Amino acid sequence: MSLCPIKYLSSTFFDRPTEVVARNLLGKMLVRILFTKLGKTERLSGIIVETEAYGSKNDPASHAYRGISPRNVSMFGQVGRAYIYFTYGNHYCLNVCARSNRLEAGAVLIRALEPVEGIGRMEIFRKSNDVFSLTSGPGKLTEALDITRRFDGEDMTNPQNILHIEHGLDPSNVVKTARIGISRALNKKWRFVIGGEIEGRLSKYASRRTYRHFD
DNA sequence: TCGATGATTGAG
DNA sequence: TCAATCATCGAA
Repeated sequence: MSLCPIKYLSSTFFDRPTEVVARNLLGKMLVRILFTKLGKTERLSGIIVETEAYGSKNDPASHAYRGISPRNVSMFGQVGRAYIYFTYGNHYCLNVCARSNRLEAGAVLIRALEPVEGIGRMEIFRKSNDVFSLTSGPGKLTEALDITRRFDGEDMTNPQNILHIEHGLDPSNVVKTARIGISRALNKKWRFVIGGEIEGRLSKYASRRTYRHFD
């Protein structure tokens, strides 16, 4: 008889400074449970290879900078829960609420995954067979895993839930840079990416457009 | 109510 | 490099 390993992340994992959580989320597994027509379940999953931290009043680039609103309530709620928003009229972005108890809001944007389970299903959702473009961006991975705002507020620490995070392997090599796609607070190095096989490179599954952005 | 903006993406 | 596309938010 073997002991069942603890797969989920406890909420204390997310109860730390947002940038620390962002760094430590690398290597973890994002899991989406899909229910098929025949009543069966299917797992879509991937290793988190790229994240960004967003704060509140301390961070002009954050959605929470100007306080609470209907869109960003999840950034002010319980840590470990999903904050999902719609942007550019096309895409959903997935975050996990995370902050030390000194801040009033915070979240970690999940920017890219290395696909693991359910790749065939992701290819259908994405209408693409290129494994390197399936989940290599925040808007791509939500499309690949069929994640929309209907999961906003989901408790991602509960492994029973449709959307949750499980333990994985800790990366040996992590690159830290400024965040992508923002115009303010460019001084903060709050983007974290798993390094590639070649020294000085990023994971092949990191967001493409930003492949060369690092210091 | 109105206009500007955006934590993006795919095509050219 | 650029347009698509629309929810959100602050200003009027």
